Amino acid sequence: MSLQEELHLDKPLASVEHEALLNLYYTAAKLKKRASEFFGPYGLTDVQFQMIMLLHHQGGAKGLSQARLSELMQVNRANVTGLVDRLERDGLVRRTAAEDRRYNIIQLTDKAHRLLDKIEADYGREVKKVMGVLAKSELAALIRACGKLREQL
Amino acid sequence: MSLQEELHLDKPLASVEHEALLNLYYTAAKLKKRASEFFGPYGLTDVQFQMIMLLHHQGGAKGLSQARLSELMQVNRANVTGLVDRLERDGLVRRTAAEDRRYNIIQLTDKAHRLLDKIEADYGREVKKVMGVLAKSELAALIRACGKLREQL
DNA sequence: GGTATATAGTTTACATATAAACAAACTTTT
DNA sequence: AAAAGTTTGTTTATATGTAAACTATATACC
Repeated sequence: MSLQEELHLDKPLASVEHEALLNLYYTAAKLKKRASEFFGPYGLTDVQFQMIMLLHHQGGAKGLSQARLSELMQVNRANVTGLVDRLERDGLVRRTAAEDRRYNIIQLTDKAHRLLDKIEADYGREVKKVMGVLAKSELAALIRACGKLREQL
Repeated sequence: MSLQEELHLDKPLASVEHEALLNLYYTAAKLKKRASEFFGPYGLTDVQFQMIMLLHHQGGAKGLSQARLSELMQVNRANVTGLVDRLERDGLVRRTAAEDRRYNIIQLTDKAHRLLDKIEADYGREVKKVMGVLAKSELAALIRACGKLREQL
């Protein structure tokens, strides 16, 4: 369904370009809400899960610095401080000082590993269920288009 | 460029479906940041501009209720309260009581109309510049794909 | 060695987002 | 008409996001 129908807009959108932009926005927002519903029962937010995933798959046993997390999540350093604060409060990550004492090393706790084991397979199925309405060729086209857009931003 | 390269990920992503999902997220986030930079010099946030646009094009002279704005922006009613508060503080919208006294009628002020006149053409050009890296067929495919995704969420 | 510069993380102030509980006003049911 | 239910907007608590100013530490350069 078009956004115009979905939102019951009086007027059509100004251009195909604008329509595509708004489609990206609204769809990403709706996916994010679905993710919130999915992670809620596990006591996590979607962003917290993202950080845990990154620490597991990109950090391994060594962990990641907050600066690297900031880069991986494409968010402000200040934001990472708060995100790590809350995960630490909930006993899911540990902050330790690195040799270079400007850095914090962030590592997952056993509790986080156990939680991830419980969620990850289910998450993979959920992603395939949601994104599976698109054919492989459509998924590839979507990835290509998003890549092109990001490249010139 | 692929997300894996862009973020210098150690490992490839778990599935094409996951890759497509993350592409949507990261691209929408990056577009939002570009929008912030664009609107900053006008003293607006991207969300404030979106609300003003909706009030102008969908509300006309009559204005819109907060409930309708909530539906149009696909955000919580509580969030609309704050958004309208800040626009009202900045003299860009007016709250008036409707006949049905549960409703607030939100209308643009002259100041908002003047501001919109200054921004809108420039905004249209910016959107075409950014989204213009995609061919019309790619834009259409993107819109179709996003529509399909939203339909089953 | 000492100064300048860069980098990492934190703090503050603010905007945007949600859920849940609430009050006020309307509608439906009986 | 009274009770029950629905809708609208607000408040509160909390999470996530930014920019700017700050501290601490490390590196580069003279």
